[in-house]
Amino acid sequence: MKKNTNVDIIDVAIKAGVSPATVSRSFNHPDKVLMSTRKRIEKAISQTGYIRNRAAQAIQGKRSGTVGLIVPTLDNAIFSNLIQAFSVEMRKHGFTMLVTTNGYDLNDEYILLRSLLEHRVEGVALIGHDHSDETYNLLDIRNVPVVSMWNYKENSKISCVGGENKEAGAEIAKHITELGHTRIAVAFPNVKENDRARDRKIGVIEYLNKKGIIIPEYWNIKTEYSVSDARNCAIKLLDNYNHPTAIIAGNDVIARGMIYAAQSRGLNVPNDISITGIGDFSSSESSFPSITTVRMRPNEVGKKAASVLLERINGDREADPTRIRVSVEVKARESTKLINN
Amino acid sequence: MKKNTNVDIIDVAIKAGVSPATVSRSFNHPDKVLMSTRKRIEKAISQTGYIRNRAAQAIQGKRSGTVGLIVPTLDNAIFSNLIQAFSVEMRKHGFTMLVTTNGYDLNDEYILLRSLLEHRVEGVALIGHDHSDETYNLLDIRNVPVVSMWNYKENSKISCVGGENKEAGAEIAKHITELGHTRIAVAFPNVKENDRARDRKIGVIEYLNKKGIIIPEYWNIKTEYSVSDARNCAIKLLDNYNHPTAIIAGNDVIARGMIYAAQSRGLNVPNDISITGIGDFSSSESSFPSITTVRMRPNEVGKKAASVLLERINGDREADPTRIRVSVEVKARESTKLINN
DNA sequence: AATAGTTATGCAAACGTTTTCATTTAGTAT
DNA sequence: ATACTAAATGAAAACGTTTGCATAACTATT
Repeated sequence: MKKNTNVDIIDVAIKAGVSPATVSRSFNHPDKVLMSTRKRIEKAISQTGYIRNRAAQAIQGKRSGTVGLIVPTLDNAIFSNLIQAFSVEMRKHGFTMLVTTNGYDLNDEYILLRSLLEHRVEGVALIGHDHSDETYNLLDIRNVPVVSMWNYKENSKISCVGGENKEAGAEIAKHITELGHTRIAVAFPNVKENDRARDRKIGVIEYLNKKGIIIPEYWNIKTEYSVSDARNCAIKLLDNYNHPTAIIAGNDVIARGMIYAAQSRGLNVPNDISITGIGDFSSSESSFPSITTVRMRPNEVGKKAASVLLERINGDREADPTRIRVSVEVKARESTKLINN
Repeated sequence: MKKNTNVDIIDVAIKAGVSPATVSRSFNHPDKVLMSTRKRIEKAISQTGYIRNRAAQAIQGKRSGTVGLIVPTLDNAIFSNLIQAFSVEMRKHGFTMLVTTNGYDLNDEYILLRSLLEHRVEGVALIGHDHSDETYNLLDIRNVPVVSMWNYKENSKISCVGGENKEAGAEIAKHITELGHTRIAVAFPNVKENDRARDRKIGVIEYLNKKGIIIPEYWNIKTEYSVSDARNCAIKLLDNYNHPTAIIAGNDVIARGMIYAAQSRGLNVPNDISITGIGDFSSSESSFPSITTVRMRPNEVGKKAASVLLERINGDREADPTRIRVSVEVKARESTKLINN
């Protein structure tokens, strides 16, 4: 077959017996084209196999039909619910997503943002509020519609949708102390360039301090966002004869790995040790034991972030940032219980 | 600040004291521009804040700097390793990825493909070989560089990189029977429009039949690709007094859910029941018990698929499909053991 | 010193749309 | 029938690049 791809709007116009302008209008302002004409055009389109050229549309400077998304990684469960929800919602409104990953590196993020702008995305979604000055500056100068997902911040420079991660940390710490635990370890990733983790950790630590609980340095675990690394870290912790009665993990993936570690050492979770996550990822409810965690409502965040971005794409870009706070809520499940003494 | 975004290649050219053609060349054929001129141009670029317009480049019909990816879902672990590896590799070569999800719906996939082509992606990556005739047809007519990931097929219409899923199924069935199991349940998702699952299941069933083992209908479980649904299905199965000694699950996510179900019913995996997955997702090795599964090497597949696609983008599109078979291999871990009698 | 190559750059014509403005056609009120 | 309005369409000028061809400035060759 191998027909050439060169059919353009003019060919369609000729075939339909109208001008190119009318074909264009039938895509972009169908209400301005007579129904009968539209039908003829559609027929011509399918006869010729025409596929419109968005690049030629984008060059007009108005619409490209794309939005950009920059996330730290696609490689684990952290963002998958969120991205899926965001993506579905954007697509409903005719946008295609340019997705890039920065590996938690903010310089890289700036490069990625530039490349998204080269493609003239109509808007950009980012994770959290830790971004380089260059990034913020570029967004500002070019007046890019933008939304930050996953962390609410009262005085954020840009629009955001998310839960308050500090509150999430405090809430889960509250839950654990209310269960009577005082010998508590915390397990977080590197919080540099990661405001979500940082805020959570601060929330936890501050709350515990307020209650007179100080985390000794050897119970302050640093781990990657991966089941395997979390498990290894927890093994080290548990093999110490003097282990805590509870571990507060920075997210559900870490909690999961630590539960596996406990189980592999013959400990019962929660009877021997309570372990909590943050985030409430989709499998946390169904695992065994199910994980006590903090709901961050990734689906809701993704969907609402899409709406916020769409508003800013379609409307008043000059408006003050829109900030939507999604409530966080401890989900007490099987992985925690009252301390036994 | 709010400077306007209107700086174009001509402004840069003027500032650098050269023609627009030279600026363009300094991007696309830097070797054709004198080093000193290039320096001046770079200076002009950073002074003006110019960001090149890929849409205007794409309109020339040559390069858009994008590739499209269509996956069933982003929502769980199945494809995350794969996509991450693919994405990193494409980016190394200067491509940005347009990502879309079809929710395992092949009609939807066709629509998505059209929209990717509207954006004039230079190549497309798909999952597996189940695609509608329309999809195959469109790829053919427009001569789109394309690669299919995740399932090797000897006579595939399009280039592919992946393991043989049927072999994977047979291998894991072999492993289970060699451990002495005969009372075996299988748990697979809907295999319609999903050749990976279908091939795996066929591999399992055929192997078992060859060994004289027939799966009764009530041990032929249909489940979604989710931990929670798998768990529910397994609970139903196990609550039946007459339960199997082994479950072969369609992938690691399903296996995971089923292990949780067993554990929640007080069964020990593998002492009371063996459970296997397929895929070897990143957390399967670290979970407790670690999952006996079949390595499908998602990172390798993603990376190689990117290479194949790049070749086809840069070179001879007319060549026969390139097919790369990635070896599959049973990873025996803690979730299976010899049957005890 | 004249000629043929090379290399760096400029000129100007595409690329495939969208949109403003003008024109035609149809419809309505007088 | 006439004038006026509204709706549908067309003509043509953008939009911001890339690239083939032409030119100019050097280098090397004889």
